[in-house]
Amino acid sequence: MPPSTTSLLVASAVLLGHFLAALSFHDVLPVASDRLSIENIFEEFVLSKIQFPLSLIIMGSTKDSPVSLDLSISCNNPSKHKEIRIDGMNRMEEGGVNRICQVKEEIKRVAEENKRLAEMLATICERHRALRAHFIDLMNNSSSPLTTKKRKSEVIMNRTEEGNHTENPTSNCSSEHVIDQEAKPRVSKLYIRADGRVVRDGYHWRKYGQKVIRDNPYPRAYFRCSFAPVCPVKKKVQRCTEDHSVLVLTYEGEHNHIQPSPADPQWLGMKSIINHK
DNA sequence: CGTGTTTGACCCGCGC
DNA sequence: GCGCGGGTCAAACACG
Repeated sequence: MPPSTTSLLVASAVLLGHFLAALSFHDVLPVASDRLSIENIFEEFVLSKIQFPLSLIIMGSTKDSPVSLDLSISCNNPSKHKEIRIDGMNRMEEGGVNRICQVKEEIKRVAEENKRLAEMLATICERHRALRAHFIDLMNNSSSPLTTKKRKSEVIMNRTEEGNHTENPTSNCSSEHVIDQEAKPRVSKLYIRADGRVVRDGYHWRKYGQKVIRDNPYPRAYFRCSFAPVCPVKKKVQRCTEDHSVLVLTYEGEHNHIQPSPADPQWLGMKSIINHK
């Protein structure tokens, strides 16, 4: 295989790898709908990443190959302009027909893999969108009995704030609505099979307490989002009494900031929302 | 030395 | 009113 072809394959593989990594880093997958399709996103990504003295031309994709890379290289220096097109007939003098066939097969294989990955991405996007819609729907229809057990001091504080907010008589309804929402932070409960592994959910937590709970040999740990007090989210972690390999995570509230780091890849596959109040 | 964890004490709601 | 149990605080401690 000619060195230039090898480098092309490596370059395309590296670019695809960076693209997938960038998608997972940003957690929220771009949705291939309306204006942007997967190949558009990939094209933009590739064009934004190319900085080395190669021009990598992405030809128009077809329906059969959503992310097809027809690669041609040209040097930036016009005086040494030399175009190497990956086309079997132009390379006959440099290698045998078999090698060219091998290269074409390799390119075909990579293109098929690209196509397969693009389809996977589209599927993931679709499932992400459906899950997100379902999640929002559950959150909107839920109420929280846990939050009825509020500390007196917090209730007093809320009432004090309410008093402060009533300075504007026209804003009474809205302020009460906000307070009512604050008094009922959204609570979600997740069961996760951890098997001793540390599974990151993408947020930074600070432990502020641990308590042995009745009828459970395993202590319950209390965490606050490290962005507190700006972020009000709390998390309780406890092992299941029946199966100690299963962690019961109780999230209270909603993050009001971006996810600081990506969640573990297995996080989405392992977690299952069993209750959302 | 800054940051995160541990852990006993304390607070508060609820049932009796 | 009292005791119990869950939740939180904060000083002490550990660690890089």
